[in-house]
Amino acid sequence: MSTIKEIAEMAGVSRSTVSRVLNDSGYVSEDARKRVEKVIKETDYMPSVQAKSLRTKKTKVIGVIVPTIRTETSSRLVAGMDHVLAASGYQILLANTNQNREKELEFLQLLKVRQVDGIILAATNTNQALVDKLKALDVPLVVIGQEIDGVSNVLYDDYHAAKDLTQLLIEKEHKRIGFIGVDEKDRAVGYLRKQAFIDTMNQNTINIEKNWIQEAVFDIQSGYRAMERIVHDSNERPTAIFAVTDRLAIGAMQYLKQHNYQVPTDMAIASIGASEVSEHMTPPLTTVDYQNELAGEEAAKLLMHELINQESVSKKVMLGYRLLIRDSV
Amino acid sequence: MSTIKEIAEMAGVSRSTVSRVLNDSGYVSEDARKRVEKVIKETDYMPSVQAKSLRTKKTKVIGVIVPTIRTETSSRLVAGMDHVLAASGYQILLANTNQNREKELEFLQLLKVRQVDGIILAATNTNQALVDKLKALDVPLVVIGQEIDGVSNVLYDDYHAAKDLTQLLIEKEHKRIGFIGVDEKDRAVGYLRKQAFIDTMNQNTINIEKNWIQEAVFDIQSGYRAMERIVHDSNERPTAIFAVTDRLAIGAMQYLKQHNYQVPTDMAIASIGASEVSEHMTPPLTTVDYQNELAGEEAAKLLMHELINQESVSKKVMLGYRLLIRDSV
DNA sequence: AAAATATATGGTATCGATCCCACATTAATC
DNA sequence: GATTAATGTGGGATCGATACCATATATTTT
Repeated sequence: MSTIKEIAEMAGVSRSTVSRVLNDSGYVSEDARKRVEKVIKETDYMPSVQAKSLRTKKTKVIGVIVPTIRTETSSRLVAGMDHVLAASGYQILLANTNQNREKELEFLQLLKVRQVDGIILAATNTNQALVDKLKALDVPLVVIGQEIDGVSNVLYDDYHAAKDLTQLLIEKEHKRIGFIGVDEKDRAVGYLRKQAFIDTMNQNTINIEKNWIQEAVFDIQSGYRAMERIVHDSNERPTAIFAVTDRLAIGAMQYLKQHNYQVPTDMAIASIGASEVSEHMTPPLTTVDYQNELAGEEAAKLLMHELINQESVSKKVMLGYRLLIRDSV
Repeated sequence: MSTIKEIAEMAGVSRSTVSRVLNDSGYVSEDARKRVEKVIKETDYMPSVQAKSLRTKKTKVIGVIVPTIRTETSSRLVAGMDHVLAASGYQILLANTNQNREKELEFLQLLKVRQVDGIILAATNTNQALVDKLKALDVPLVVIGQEIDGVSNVLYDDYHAAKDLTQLLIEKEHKRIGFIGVDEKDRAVGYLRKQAFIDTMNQNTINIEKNWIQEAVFDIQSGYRAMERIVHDSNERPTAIFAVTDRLAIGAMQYLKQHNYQVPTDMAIASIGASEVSEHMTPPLTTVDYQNELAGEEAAKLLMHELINQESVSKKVMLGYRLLIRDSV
């Protein structure tokens, strides 16, 4: 791999001139430019990004922190970001926390040390340690999925989406509705969605049966077991289930089928996520499309905007959502 | 952010000594080491990775090129790699080609320029331009999913997996079997799986009906339409379908359900992929588990091995597979 | 006690770019 | 035609680390 010095010598100019050609900056005569470009083409020269970064403090790399890379939600998010970032010549340096909150902090530090030009964090919690770290970081930053004051956010409208979905079940004449949620430390998915469910039930003066409210973790098996508990833990059964993610709903449906409950006649089911297969289940699953890919794009756009304009006012983007009413309700 | 020079001054030693402490190299007195470590802790000093990389030519970054980040296959692969790489302090720089073959070449170049310590390529083809580029690259490299001479490979046993699956359908007394494949330019998924199907059919002297062999692309919709063509394009119907990926099978199943064919009584269906939902379909899908996560891990291990031992002999790892026989056949 | 070796430390060059300033030449303005 | 401004080019310093060599002292070996 050749260096700028060699290119300069071959083209009979100084390194400065080559640098000017490379960056299209300052004055360069047409003649010199052509000679330099010719040599660059002939030698397949590509400037060292390390040297460049050391000098300019820019890396053209964006750090992306996700709680997992296995799920559709995450991969769509990343795909959306990549779509926007690649267009501006940025690449993604991936950091996977495996749902480990400690690691969120570690990676924030690591990415900063790696001099990424910006960070996008798909957050799973809003605890104080995280908030403090984010504010101290001094790197352009966008957080997806959790509202944190003082930093830019791309937010899903968890509360209203969950409310609409609950309302839908109620409008379908359901009076006995179960709920499969997750840890409330996850404010968006755990707390807000549950709160919306509770509020909507209360506003419609519908009783909430405690045994029908179950907490699970983020996988299909866990949804299966939550459904099992709902069926076993009380004498009566609900006629509808609200699961906070598609995977939980899929697990729940699987349990129901195996135990000869008909969906939706014996039990209706609805969830949030709009996973690709939700449409291809039997029956197709009623769900909310959060358009994760769009969320990733929005986050990336926000970040690009901050990078270009150097501004550090934090912005909030509240994303829309679409109710996909299908045969499971 | 402070520099090594400042740390040296604060600790009353030279930059060289600080560097020795940081890298645990050469001779450092206990006394000096302690003073330096104290200052490092107090100032939260972290050495600039750019400067270090510029000097050492090492980045602790591995470039990963994938054809998409949306699918389960890819995200599992990446998850597996991350698992192994993170353990050795490497991070993943992601490059998504969006199924664009040109971009594979571009990204290989870009990653090299970015001085990644190694590259893992989840390849979708084996054309000459790619092979040439790979050989010219001079960066430790592992290719997943396609066999390319002279470079290290982690391979799925596409041929035998497809053979076993075809054989399974035959053993279930099927004599009329359709096939939904993809472009044969993808040697592994397109060509080998099809060839195994054809060979197995021939070996069992079962006639192959041309209209029942359809080519699709990698999504659910495409599987749906391929199934539609199979049903429409001839007077007779097959009694079983082999789809080369789960998503194609899911699409096919959806078509069958909508048109009141019972799976597996009217039409059996089997595929390759072992996607998470395959287990939760109605009926559960018979498929082959390639253990993509393991593949990612193997590829990363192979790469780590090359990096440590500096050796450049190319190795081949042929992965096992598991037939998951479920109710769809 | 001298020679050889191990331990400890610092200084300078270097990696490969960009930035800034000095200087030369050409063009524009009065 | 003199002054100012625009254009073009090169050289040295710099980013922040490591590599290598020189030198000083402590410890072993003969």
